[in-house]
Amino acid sequence: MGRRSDHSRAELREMIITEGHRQMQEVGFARFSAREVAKRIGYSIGTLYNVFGNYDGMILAINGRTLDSWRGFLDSQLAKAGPDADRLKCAIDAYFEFAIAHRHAWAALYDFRLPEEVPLPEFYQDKITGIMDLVVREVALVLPPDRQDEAVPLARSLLATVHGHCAFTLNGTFALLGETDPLAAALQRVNEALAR
Amino acid sequence: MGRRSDHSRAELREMIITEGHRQMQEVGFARFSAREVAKRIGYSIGTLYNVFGNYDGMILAINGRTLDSWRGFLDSQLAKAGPDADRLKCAIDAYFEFAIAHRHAWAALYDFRLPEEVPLPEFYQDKITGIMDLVVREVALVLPPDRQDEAVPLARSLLATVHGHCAFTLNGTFALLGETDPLAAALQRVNEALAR
DNA sequence: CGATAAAATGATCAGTGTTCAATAATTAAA
DNA sequence: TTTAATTATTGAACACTGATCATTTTATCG
Repeated sequence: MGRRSDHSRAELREMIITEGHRQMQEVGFARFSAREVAKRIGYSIGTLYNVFGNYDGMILAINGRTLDSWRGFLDSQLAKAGPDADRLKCAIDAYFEFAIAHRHAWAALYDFRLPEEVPLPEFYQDKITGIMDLVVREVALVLPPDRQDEAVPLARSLLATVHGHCAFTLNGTFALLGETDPLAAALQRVNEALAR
Repeated sequence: MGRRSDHSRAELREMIITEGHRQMQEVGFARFSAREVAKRIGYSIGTLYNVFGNYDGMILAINGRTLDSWRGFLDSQLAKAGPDADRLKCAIDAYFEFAIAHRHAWAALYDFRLPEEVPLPEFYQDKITGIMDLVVREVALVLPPDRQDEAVPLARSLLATVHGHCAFTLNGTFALLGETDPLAAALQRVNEALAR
């Protein structure tokens, strides 16, 4: 067949990402199947490769969608909290809440890695640095004037700290070790770094 | 065939784990192949399944070997440091050093997950809690007498903190964000929590 | 209506984990 | 020693996977 009037190229791309993202969330990266996605949207496997070039490109697009969704949730929760709330606590809550609610899609962000010699595409880098910028902004808001220069390195480190707690929550390590309130632990570590 | 005089069951098990661990370190979890392991030790694929029951059992045995090796390295580095050194810094250094030197095997510890309803086998749980106990001991050594009750929850949280920094180092997130000394950042977070 | 370009296909290939009847080697019994 | 029972090992077969690309279909345009 050729161009199908029912779907433009952009629409098709969108369909694949949407269904792929759904699949990723349902079965996780290990059981994800491009063929299954193709079947569900009514296209052949070859078409997915025409659109994304290769498997990695498709996964990056799907994981990019997860990043967008995560970023959107963080933004909305911060907006809801307003300027006088404990915004960092709010951000950490949102971080955990999203990861738990979308555990498979969230885990896929880390389960999938490009070959070592292949750099992350710019569009994907931008999504990550975008989330980073958000954290930097919130950290700067909490830091006293004489420590503003710490904002960037501190934000990086606190992101890693929260990530570590979130990862141990989702992969069962904390459950095994008897930790029942990982969110509180993460928040404590963050506040210690800010108080110093 | 039947029992082969050249290898006892235990020796065969050992061969599979050793070669599997080597493979895991060389190509990583995503490209790991049980067939390839079988080929390299000169047994058929079926034999691996006879020994380990299923794929997951084999991976757990291999990852268990990684945990043993990691634990051994931590122990030896702490022993080398002696009682008067900054033992927690030493432990964190060793944590990073091992993960970097064995990035693929280390990553496989987290890339592989059992089905959600399947609990971790006891032998594997013990290896993890063993590492945890080590950290608790070191944390307790640094904590003042009036804070000894914090040792366990703090050790859990600091383990997660270091893990987060280590994960961001190995998956490229820190590089993308411009962090050039993740180890120092992790150490700083840990020291803040201990100083409070 | 052609002719041209674009889009979509799916058989094909090489690989994976998994199963299990068949077979071979060892050991135990007669 | 010969036979029976047990144990270890095999590898073809199955149902999948990502990947390729010659072929076919559709749309567009002169």
